[in-house]
Amino acid sequence: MKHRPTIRDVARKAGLSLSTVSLVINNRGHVSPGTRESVQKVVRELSYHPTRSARGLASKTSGNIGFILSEEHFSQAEPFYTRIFLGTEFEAREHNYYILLTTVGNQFDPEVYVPRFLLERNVDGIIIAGKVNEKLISHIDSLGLPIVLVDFEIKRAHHSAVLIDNWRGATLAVEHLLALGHKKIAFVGGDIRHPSITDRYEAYHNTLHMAGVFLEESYEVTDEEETSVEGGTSAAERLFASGAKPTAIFAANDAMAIGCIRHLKSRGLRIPEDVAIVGFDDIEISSHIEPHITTIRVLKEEMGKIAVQRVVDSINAKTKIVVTTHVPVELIVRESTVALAHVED
Amino acid sequence: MKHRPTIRDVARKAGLSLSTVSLVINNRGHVSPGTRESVQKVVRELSYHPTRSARGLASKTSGNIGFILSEEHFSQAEPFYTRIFLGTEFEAREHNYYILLTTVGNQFDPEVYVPRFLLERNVDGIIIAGKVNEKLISHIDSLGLPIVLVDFEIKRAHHSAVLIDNWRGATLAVEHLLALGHKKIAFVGGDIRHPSITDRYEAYHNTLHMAGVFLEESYEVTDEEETSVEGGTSAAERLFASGAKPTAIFAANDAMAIGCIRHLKSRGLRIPEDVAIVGFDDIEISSHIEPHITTIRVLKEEMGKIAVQRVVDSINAKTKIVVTTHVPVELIVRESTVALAHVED
DNA sequence: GTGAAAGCGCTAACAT
DNA sequence: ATGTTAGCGCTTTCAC
Repeated sequence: MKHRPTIRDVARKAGLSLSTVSLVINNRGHVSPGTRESVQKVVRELSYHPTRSARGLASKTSGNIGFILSEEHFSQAEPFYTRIFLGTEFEAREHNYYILLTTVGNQFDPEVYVPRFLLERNVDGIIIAGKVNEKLISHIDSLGLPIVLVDFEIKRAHHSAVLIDNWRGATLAVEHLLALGHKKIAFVGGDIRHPSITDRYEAYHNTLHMAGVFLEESYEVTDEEETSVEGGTSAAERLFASGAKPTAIFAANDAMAIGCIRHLKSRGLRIPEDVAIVGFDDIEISSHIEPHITTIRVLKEEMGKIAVQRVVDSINAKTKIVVTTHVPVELIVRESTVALAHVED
Repeated sequence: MKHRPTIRDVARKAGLSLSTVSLVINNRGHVSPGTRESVQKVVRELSYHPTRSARGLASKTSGNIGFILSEEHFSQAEPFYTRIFLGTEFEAREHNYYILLTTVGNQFDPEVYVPRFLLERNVDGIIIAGKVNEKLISHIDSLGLPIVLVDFEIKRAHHSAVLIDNWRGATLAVEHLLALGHKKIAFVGGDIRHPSITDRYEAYHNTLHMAGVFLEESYEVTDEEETSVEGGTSAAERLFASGAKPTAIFAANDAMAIGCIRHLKSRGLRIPEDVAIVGFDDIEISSHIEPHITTIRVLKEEMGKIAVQRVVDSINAKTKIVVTTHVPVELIVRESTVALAHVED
């Protein structure tokens, strides 16, 4: 293991100064083509590569992007945010960044705990996926780091965000059910403070009203703790216990849809004949479960990619512009929905 | 955004030298308890935190662990290796490391492409998941970096490895089928050069022989290109085309098992009544698909965790010890296997 | 047990 | 367009 060449070695061998070599390597400044060439030649000959730490120390950049996820989302290894994360990994490489992942609890107190990469000045920008404590966001903001939110937004503060077109997705879902003749369409949701869930719920409501359908409150379950499979099971149970007789259910996400299916099956109800179900997210399992779930496809990897592009843009930009991107959604019709057999109004 | 305190500020305020402060921070050397205390007090008061780049430059460490995955595994976002990766992320945080992910193609030529974190001296150790080009491994080895292989091993070279107990897993699977009365147990696999697949195949073979069951070659499909769902479909097709009449199939992994199920269904065969199926890996979908698949559970997150522990041990160790860990497996009986109805020998 | 001094390898003004 | 000069903030001998 002999000594790795340093920029010094390159400069010496090329008969130039350190700064000129640095300029060439970083593709900056006005260097004459000839000089550039000869530096590149020496770089190749010595197979020189700059050391990240040294660059970092001198330039106060790390070459890393921090990815922050709530503990719950991570420990559940939830397929939704995992996909977004993998999307960022993919795109980061294109921009010569690495992603540093960390999780945070619901509480945030800078006195108690701050993500290590923030303390160590080890990231140049931050991507936050899903709902996190707003104090954390403003803390990062005060550090002067570019922030991009994914599947989350804050009304008051202005931050770049990559969002799902939840309104359109939910509208598509409900219109699909309406078109199949359903009227008694229940909504099943939870974690209603999450902007995505709120939007889905409101669009559901709005679409029904626009179609002249007005249902009792018992057709809406919005207060589940978690938008998980268990939450879905529990919500479906309460739905029927409340006396509602839906012919279709729009679930806030696929996990809850799966929970609903589980409960309905246990009740002896057939899907979609007795109750049709539409989910949201199009997580992988949805196309494997029985019946395959009709859902709204969300381009999760794509969201991660866009987030990286935004944060890289912000890092390179001098002025901080806020960009909000709504990623399109698509209705995927599978087996869990079918036309209403007989109108039973 | 005022100036962040440096180690200099701490030293000054504590009335000590830089080196003493450094020793305290790194919990090294013989520092008197009193001195230690007072440094820690000042550190707290200034809320000082060392900068990663500066440490890196001075100490030639990065605080990162590289995770290398083959492109195929990553782009398929294969749930198996993704889980292992998430396991490493989890454990890395415990040890104050970050994981840097990269993918590599099947070919490796150091002249053409070397993972960037290697060139930039941006990792202190490497975890390699799944099969990769051996030249890459020896290249990393020549860099003097600790290596831990996960779900892969090289007979010749000695490297620490975290392996699945494939032999035991496959034995459990086949014994389960034998116990249910099956004798015509087919094997469906691919990518047979992968040590894990080889082991599973050999254990299958061995278990049958030990039980006095000898089948024609047509009961074995080992030459599929990929151990994917598609590979499974294709393998099942060829299995039946070859004239084999299995009452049970042991698939090299769950993905292939799913492919088999798909093909058998399309043939009008019922599972498990007509053909029983056992998979391997216990990926998430396996418990959602119809029928829920009987499989061998592999602790994927656990494998990632152990890999991080090993690599961290290696980083801290002066002498390089090679440790091979076989992670235990477990038979998970679900719906895809059932006792053979009538013996049809 | 503590301090002084010398870098680690690079970038970034500022000159020229 | 290229060179000179300072560091960036930390660790690490080596004295004392």
